[in-house]
Amino acid sequence: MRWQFSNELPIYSQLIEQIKVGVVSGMFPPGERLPSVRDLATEAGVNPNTMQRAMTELERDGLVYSQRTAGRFVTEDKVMIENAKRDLAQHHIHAFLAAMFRLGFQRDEIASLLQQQTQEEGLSNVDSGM
Amino acid sequence: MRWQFSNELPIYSQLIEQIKVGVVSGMFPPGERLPSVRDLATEAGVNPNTMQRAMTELERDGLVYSQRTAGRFVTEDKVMIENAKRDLAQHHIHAFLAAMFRLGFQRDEIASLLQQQTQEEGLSNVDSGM
DNA sequence: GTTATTGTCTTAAGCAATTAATACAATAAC
DNA sequence: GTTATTGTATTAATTGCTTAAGACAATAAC
Repeated sequence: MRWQFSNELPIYSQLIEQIKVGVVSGMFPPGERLPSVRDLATEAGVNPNTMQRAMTELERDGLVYSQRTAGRFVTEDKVMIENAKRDLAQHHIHAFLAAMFRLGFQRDEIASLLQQQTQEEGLSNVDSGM
Repeated sequence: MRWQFSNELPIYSQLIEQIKVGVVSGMFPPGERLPSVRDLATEAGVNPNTMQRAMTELERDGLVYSQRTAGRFVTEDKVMIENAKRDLAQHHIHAFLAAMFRLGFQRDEIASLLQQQTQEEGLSNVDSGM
């Protein structure tokens, strides 16, 4: 997994985001065991507590669960994962449209801008950079 | 102007964002005089230094300029404003698409989701809430 | 020319959140 | 039963943001 952080948001919340994306995108399949908090922390280059904090919140959401000393696992509930994916998408869509409206764009302008961009972006569909 | 802040980002950077949107959306027309730093700060409910910090950065970008004691003004350079608007839009578009691709959506799925959403959102075009 | 307004700068203090260090608890593995 | 691994909890240090108070400089307004 490729970890990268900006300094615009707390690291722990960026961890939450990235792990969540990993789950809903299928990079971490349902039921799969995650590396230990310590290993993940080392891999991501953060303090174990920071990773732990992210995990705690993901657990609250139900996307992962921990088994005392056996480790931590992705939920097997595929519906929940689908819902999480849908919610994330909805959030992005809504925020995006709101931002564009605030800038003064109309619906049709947004659509045409998007079409241009998707065409350019089209070839590198898999690795979207960012 | 309606000021509102989340606790996800520093207030000063939210100020920058909101003022910038005010300029590129035409709420603050080119050449218009802005209220004084002290007044804006009072209006937004922040410390004058925080508002000053935002203004300093906006000035670096060139969107506003200050005239010693006469006050601070929106740039008259309409091209610059247009460019800023285009850049903001590009940024939102790129970030949005990248996020959706990361979630595992394909181009056509994104398009159809967006169309659904714009139809729902359509009626309240002006005040996009958020 | 005096005054009030405005932008600017400096210093410091307070506060909240994040990160770090370390210790503890439970249990799987052997 | 011992050990190593894991999740968890506690406490402390650090960091950055915000606010505060105040002074200075320039000039528009009168």
